[in-house]
Amino acid sequence: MPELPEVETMRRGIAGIAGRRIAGATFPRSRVRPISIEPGVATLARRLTGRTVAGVHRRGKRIVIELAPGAGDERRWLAFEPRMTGLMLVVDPPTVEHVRMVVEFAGRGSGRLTFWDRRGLGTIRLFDDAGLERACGPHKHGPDGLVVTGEDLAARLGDSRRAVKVALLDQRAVAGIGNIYAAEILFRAGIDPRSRCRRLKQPQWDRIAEQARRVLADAVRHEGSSIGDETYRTADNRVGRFQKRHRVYGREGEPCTACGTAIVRIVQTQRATFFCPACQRRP
DNA sequence: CGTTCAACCTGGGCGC
DNA sequence: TGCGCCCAGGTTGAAC
Repeated sequence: MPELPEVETMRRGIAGIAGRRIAGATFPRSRVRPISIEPGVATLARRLTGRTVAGVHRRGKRIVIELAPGAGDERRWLAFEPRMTGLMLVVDPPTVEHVRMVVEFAGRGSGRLTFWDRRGLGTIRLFDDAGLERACGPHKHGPDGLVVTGEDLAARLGDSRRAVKVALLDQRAVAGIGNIYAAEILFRAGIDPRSRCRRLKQPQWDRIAEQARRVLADAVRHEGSSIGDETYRTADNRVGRFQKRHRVYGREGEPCTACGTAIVRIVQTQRATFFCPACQRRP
């Protein structure tokens, strides 16, 4: 579920762990499902214990916790990738089931951080500097969606034969956009999701980038999109509000808020795409 | 190379 | 009620 706005909201919600020392880590339901944890749980717990959190970052759709250098040991990065159903929580999780990892903090007002993941597709990995770059450096991630420019998009996608909606999901082109926001961005840019990238000109890339920055920032301001039960929640387990502002996503058959035409749902590379056939045009 | 597709999972909703 | 099927915010690697 979580795309850039949801992950950024989670990041802000757990940012208070900066400066805390890790007392220990447990993995209550990690082995039930093939959630990817690297290195193994025993090694990970050992390497985390005693470390201090130096910062809480986001790379695309990942939360990356920076761990200060230990005694004779280098800086490390603990990366959580929520994929479809992962949540980072500072309060009690929705169920005790599906709790993949709990990080306990030492000292007064200690608290804990819980990674809860119903479907178990998420990943938890500990990196050194080089490992982090390999996993989510510039080779894997394009510019962040909050700051992407039309020049960035044209340079990365201008020659592609792919449909523009499919291309916006490519994290190497732009980091952080997923299925909801790709649809919402293209609606606001007035561009048909089926348009081939190579047919788009600079003004269109500029419009897409401008709406990407705006929509994603708006969604962060509204703490992301929560659709249905046991889905995305903030770190203190509240629902987001941006779903109320969706113009096309999940609105098949409902009237376009701009022109009244029924919103259409199609499938592109196995994933649903929603758009207004009247407001969104091919170049 | 670009692109598609199945796979990884749980669980809600729907038709029969 | 129960069963089978479809669907879901993501990513990966194998197969065209």
